Amino acid sequence: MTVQTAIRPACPPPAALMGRTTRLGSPDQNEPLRAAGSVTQVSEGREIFAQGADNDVFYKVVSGVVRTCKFLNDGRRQIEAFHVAGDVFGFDLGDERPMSAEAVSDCTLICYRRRSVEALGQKDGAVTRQLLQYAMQNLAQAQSHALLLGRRGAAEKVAAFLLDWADRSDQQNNVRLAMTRQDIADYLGLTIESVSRSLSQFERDGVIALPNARDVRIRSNEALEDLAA
Amino acid sequence: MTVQTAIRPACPPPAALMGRTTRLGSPDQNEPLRAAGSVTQVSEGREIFAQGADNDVFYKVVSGVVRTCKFLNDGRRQIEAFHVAGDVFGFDLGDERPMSAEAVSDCTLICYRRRSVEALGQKDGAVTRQLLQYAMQNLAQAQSHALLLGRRGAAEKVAAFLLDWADRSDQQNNVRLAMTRQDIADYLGLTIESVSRSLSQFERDGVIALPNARDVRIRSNEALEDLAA
DNA sequence: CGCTTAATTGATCAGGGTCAATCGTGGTGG
DNA sequence: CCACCACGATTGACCCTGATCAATTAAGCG
Repeated sequence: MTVQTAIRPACPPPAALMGRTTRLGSPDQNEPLRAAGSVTQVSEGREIFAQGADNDVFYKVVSGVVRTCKFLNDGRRQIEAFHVAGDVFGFDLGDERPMSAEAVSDCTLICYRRRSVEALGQKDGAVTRQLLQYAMQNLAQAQSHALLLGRRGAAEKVAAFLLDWADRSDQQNNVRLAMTRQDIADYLGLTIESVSRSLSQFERDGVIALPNARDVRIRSNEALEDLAA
Repeated sequence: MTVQTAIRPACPPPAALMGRTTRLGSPDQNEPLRAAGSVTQVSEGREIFAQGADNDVFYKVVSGVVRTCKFLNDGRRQIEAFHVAGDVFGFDLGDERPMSAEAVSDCTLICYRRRSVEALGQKDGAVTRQLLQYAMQNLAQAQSHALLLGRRGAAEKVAAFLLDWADRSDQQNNVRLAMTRQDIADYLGLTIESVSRSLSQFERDGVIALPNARDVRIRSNEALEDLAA
């Protein structure tokens, strides 16, 4: 693992950043994993772990964006997911990493040793329930991703991607894209050219504005939702 | 998985997913959920639950094959997964079903009330760990499905599909397909015609034999793996 | 033995990929 | 300070894979 494990201070508590639903899990204040992790900084573009590597830790994002991806023999890349603050990633079955993870932007992460957490889970049921919660969030995300990849045209994919990202953004219609066109393409199963063309088309149609390559202003949420079909 | 494998003691979960570890889960013999479920029969083609319906139970497959799928407004269908003996499905977050489930063949299922199982999990940590295990198996499956959908050509998809099913089959190179071409197409994000053409091509190339539409004999596993890239 | 539905095969079309040229922007060093 | 460079993004021209449309064959089943 090529991560520069940095400081381990008294921990800036990542309390504010715990995901969405908490049906099966427990509320933030007694986040069951709180004690077990160590904080790590990873700078943009750095690999967090590699496909095939030893699968002994997992992570939670405090800030920044992480991509998890798989590679085929010939180098083709499929990005499985982008992970933002509150998401857990790298939590997989098996002894080997089924995919790799890289920092899309500078990131602050909390790193958990799998064995420690499992041991903890033996004593405290809330830990396991929390893990289950995370696993199921990832599952739901993976499933809607599959829907996106399977049966949608290029424009639909890009529109859906923008809407998805707008949801996660503070300002619902001023989306800042942390990732490159190549990342978007590899997430959507397209080429950079197709992504670019779709975006340009949306702009020509007045659905969005592109002040620069990394920022998207959504002019008509409605139109975008129609495009996402 | 042959369609009516009524007999199949201890229902071993699919090798591809269970493969290595059982680190978080517990072995079958002390299956923690055993007591909590009720047995159900569903005949071929019947709906098990519908997208949008109330999400209060989940299922485990004893025998037969189940498909879970999502529909878009315009009727396009994406099959998320096929579930065979040992798989758990319908175990999702939220109050509404994010997808529907139907019996691909006559099925025997065990039905679990979600609330009961959660209550059980409060007392018995092994139950939650088992659920986590199932969620993560589904996650792994969804992720490799996304890889398949995103960055592979038609022939690659079909080849990978066959190999996947050969894995789950008793006789590794006499695969009986429980599902129609339409099902395969909707799983792979293709049309029936493309699926059919790929299969015919494989047969012409001597990679497989097609004694009838539902049976595939794999002549060269190696060649098929090459095709799956 | 027809009737119905699934599957195969063929001909054509179009969406998105590929290849290539250009633009834009941000960083670096003269 | 700005000229230059490097890299990402955009745009255009063309091509190819897989979708679409249509006809035929095969397989169940009453």
